[in-house]
Amino acid sequence: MSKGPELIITEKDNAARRIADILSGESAEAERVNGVNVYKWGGKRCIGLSGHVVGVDFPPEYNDWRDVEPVELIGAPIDKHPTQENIVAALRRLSRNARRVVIATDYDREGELIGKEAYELVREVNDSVPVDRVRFSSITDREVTEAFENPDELDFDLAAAGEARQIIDLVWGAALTRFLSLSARQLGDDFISVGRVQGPTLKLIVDREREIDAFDPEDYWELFADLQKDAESFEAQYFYLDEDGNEAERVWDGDDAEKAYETLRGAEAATVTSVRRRTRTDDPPAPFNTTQFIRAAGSIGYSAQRAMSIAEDLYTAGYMTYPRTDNTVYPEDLDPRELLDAFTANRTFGDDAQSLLEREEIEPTAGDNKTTDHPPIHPTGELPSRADLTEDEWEVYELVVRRFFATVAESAEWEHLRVVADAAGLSLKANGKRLVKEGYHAVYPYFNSSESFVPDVEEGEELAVTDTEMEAKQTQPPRRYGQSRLIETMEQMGIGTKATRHDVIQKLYDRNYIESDPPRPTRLARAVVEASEEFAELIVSEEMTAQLEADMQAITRGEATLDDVTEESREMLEDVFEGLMESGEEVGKHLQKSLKADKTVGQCPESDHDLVIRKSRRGSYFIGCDGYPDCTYTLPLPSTGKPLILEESCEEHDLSHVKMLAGRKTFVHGCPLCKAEEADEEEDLVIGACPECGEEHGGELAIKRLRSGSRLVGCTRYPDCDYSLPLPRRGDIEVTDEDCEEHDLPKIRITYEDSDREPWDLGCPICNYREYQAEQVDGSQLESVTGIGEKTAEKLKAAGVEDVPSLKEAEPDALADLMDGVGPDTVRKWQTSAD
DNA sequence: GCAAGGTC
Repeated sequence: MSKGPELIITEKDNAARRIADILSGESAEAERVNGVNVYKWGGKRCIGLSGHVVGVDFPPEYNDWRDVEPVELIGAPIDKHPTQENIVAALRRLSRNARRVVIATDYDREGELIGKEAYELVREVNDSVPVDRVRFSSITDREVTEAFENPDELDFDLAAAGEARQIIDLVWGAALTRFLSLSARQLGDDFISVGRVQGPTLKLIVDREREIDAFDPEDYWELFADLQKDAESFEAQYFYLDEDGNEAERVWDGDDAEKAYETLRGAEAATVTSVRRRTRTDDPPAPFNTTQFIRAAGSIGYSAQRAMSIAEDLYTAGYMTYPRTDNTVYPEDLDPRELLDAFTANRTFGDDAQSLLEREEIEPTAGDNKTTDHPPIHPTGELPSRADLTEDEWEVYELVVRRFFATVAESAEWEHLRVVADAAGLSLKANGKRLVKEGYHAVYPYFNSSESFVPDVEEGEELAVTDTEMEAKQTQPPRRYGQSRLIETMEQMGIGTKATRHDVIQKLYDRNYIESDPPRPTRLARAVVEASEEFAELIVSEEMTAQLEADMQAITRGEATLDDVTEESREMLEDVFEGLMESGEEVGKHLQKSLKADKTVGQCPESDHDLVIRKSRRGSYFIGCDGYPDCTYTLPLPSTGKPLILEESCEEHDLSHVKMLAGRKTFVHGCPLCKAEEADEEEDLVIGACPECGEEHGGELAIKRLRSGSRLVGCTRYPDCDYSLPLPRRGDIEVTDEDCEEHDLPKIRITYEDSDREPWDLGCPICNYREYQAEQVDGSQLESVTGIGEKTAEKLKAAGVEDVPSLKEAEPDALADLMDGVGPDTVRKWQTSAD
């Protein structure tokens, strides 16, 4: 019998550390095995995986898209191979002589599969060690201790359900993706993908766009009157009873509206015919799960992707709980008073926490999803100081704290007052609401709690009509899905998971299927959905997931096997391919046409081809003639952002306007030909002699605008003399009267006409460039490397790496070993990007 | 180089 350690395996490092702390009574110590954290105490070791450390894929001989027919993938074998080599190696090393192994991965289906993958890795090197499974839904003293006192066995059926999903997703996704990409000859980075989750999500967006396109607006009118009691005036709206006896405000006939308005205008007073008061309780919201968190963060301006990334950072830093959860019910272990106590001394939250603690009984709200995965998102008792966080991080942190506050706060109360009055036979109504008890709104200001005023009036009272108005309106098409609405809808449809839904949306952006925010589908997206609807309907239908869920349930219950389910699915895909292969050429043409339409700006003014958006080898965008190389006509595009073709076009040149998408710096470029002509008209402005060739050849320095839109100070003898100085990309350049004594050049000032940014006195362009270069020597600073921020730089310094040169010299594995949460690959990435 | 699912 081996005397080796007992090995505990968790799904992630963070969980490993916390479980080790609980089980060891905080005595566990961290050591590094193969660059992976291992927590050690007594005869025990605890290691965290990084989710799936093995992946499924086809064998390498199926890698070449052109050599293998997509249909062949349906029956191709599927391998499992390590994707996190260092973790797998560490796991093998530790399990070789383990006396017992305990799988402590997350308590959900995917966690069971990850546990089974770990189990198989253990078995490869140790065929006799006993392997147990523990399950707990939150990492608290009580739950963890209890789980380890009552170990269970791995549920192989549940894991097999997860494996079936892996296989089906791979086979359908890979075969169809390759088919569509090959048919449209899109083989580079711009392949055309479909999948069980991205398919229906994309169809959701495309369907909404179809509704918008098909929408036929209808005219209607609404009538309003200002009523006055004493000095208080309020607005009331005209309504009538429709055929069904329901109240209606919209008047659909113009003549009717005009007639009613005539009457209303003639009325001098209105008599109150009914007054109704009622109080409504407004209960505080449920705890955050991922979807609701993303939604709330969205309402304060964060994209789903950004919100999750900040949440991830706050979680890793220990300030809030795990951000990926379906659960909206706090675990019993959570003591709201204790958690509130942690906030009482805080400058921002102290008063609110104190006032909440004054409640006699604290009963947190609960949502509808009680799951075993993780607790709802809430702050931990460990508080950051405001200076520890960036502004965005703080804003998101505050949201999470305040949501927790709201869930333990009192209900609010509203008083609604509805008044109906009669003016010359026309009915008018006004709805007022007053917040009579602030309740949770006092600690959670993210919901709208604005009041609308209607004075206290009584039945029979006469009110003066002080003003009347008729508004002509039109019915509006349905609104596009925003990112958070999309994620909510995906959740309702049962597609994707809490951890992947935001990634799926990002993927649609990456594939050029959607653009802008709220996302709009491209022509390509429409074509992909159309082709799928015709030949592979299941891949754009939520039914595929519903069916898969049912099959997985069956496997979990032991009523079906993995083979049954995957075999049936493969047969269905075979059928799909029969239809698809017959029409491959047609599908390809349709996709290609859409791809081209997404890029076309208009007609080339010098040939009868189209002008399309192209990307240069260096990665910058420009507009070029599709007839290249016969026609070499080009137009420049700004170098910041990704071009988006707008619907509106230039009246003079009949070219589409272009918008440059660059996050917050997004701007409309307009007609590319107009822009190019403007740039050509600007004459180079001479500001002095060229220091390089001025004396000898009379070269002069001038402010020049390049066709790319960038500006510089350059020699007029270019290209014979290439002396140049850079100028900032943004802002208007102003040449001042003041001269630089040293270089005899005028000082330059940059002004920002379209923003409130303060002007920037750049000064003499030569002095400015010298200063700039002096700063650049500090490219030796670690922070100048992409991926290294302030905190990482500190960690690197602690590991003995002071600057970029020493980072480049470092041995990746050795350095990774010295740094928490940094792998050798990351170090290599830094090294290459430092070049 | 394909998917979706973990995690960073």
